[in-house]
Amino acid sequence: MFALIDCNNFFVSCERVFRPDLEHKPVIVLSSNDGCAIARSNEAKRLGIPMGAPLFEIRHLVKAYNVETLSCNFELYGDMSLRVMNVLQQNCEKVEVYSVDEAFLEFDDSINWVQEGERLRHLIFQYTGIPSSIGFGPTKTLAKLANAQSKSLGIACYIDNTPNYHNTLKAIQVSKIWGIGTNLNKSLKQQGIYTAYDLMMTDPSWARKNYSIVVERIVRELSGFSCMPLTLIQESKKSIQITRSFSGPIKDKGILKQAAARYGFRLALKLRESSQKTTTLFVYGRNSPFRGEAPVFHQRTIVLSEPTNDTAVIIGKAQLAIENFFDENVAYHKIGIMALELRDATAPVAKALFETPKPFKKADIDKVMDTLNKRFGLGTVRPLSCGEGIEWMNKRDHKTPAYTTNWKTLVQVKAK
DNA sequence: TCTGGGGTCCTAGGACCC
DNA sequence: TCTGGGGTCCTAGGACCC
Repeated sequence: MFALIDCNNFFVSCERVFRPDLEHKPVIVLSSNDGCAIARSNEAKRLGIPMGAPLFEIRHLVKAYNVETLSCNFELYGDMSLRVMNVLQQNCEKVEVYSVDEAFLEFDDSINWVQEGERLRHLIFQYTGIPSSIGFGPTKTLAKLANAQSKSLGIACYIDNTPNYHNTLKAIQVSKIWGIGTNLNKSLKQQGIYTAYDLMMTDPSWARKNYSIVVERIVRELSGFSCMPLTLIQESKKSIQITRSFSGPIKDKGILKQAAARYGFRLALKLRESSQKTTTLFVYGRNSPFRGEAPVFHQRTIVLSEPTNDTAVIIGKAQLAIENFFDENVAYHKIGIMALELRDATAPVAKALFETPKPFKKADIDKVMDTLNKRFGLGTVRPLSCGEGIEWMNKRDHKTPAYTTNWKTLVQVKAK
């Protein structure tokens, strides 16, 4: 039996752990630049604030109902996520961490899995303060659907493939199924497939022929035949990227290069944190898709002579790419750096044939920098090219402190 | 005025091999 | 008139997820 455990309104719940005053109030967490609502409390959902709504479009609701708006604090959410997953891993044998706020579990049919799931849910709340929901099913797809039911009913739910449950599937829109997005939904509707039940009743080979193996799997999973096993071992990442929109249009090459340095700095750090190196960088810059300008997408792919996670190398290449594609007539709205072709940092590599040996070991600089930044906060020591100015940077007017990961902003408790 | 960031997987088609 | 068959690898683009 599979289960999907999912934290409720995760980002909002993380904030509430440290701000109990936000309980029972409409709260939204905003995306970078305080742009869109990316998490909503139930109260905010009830006000009709849709997922991803731009803040300027919902200002009237925010004002009228006194909605608490918070800038995103991914440092906090990442740390809370680790804590939640730790609770699961310490109390359940088979856990697949699926996303920042979700995990698939697998239970032996011989045990009382409803009871066990409830116990885990309770433990998560006890140890982290985060509320969650759980759904069970004989396949991951059905467990996902059961979880959605659980969210709306507030109790553990389970869906199997007995005829009794056909009515449940008949009440579920095909777009609510895991793996059916906007395009497939539209296309399936044209074929007269509106509900999860309709899709379950189609012929898997028809699904394969007309769509893909992905849809075929969904069809089979809906009818109770498991096609997606639990992945217990987390594979290392295949790509890592840092991309950000600016708080306004940028036409200054110097600023773009400064941004590239900052993103490169973070990218190299991420690579080192995951013990990986990259051999291919992809750097791009684009204008805003919302200002009626013709779309511009400038890009450069840089193949490195040997795998690296060296800050200086990555920043250098990223800035070179900017230098190469920069066009003074373009109002850049976003740039991004992606590391592709990742490999294990400890794997032996042949030295590049035409590269001159480096005079000293730069890796040591990164090591010292990482140690200092870990102790005193990210950015305490950073390359000069990252600059000081923050005027071009992303807007975050309502950011909450990193309560759990920064000594300077630890939560304060007063004892009477 | 103001519209996120970070990932994965699959497929079709082209280029190439013997 | 009639011109093979069976592969692999790579890439761009599309679709999806949270």
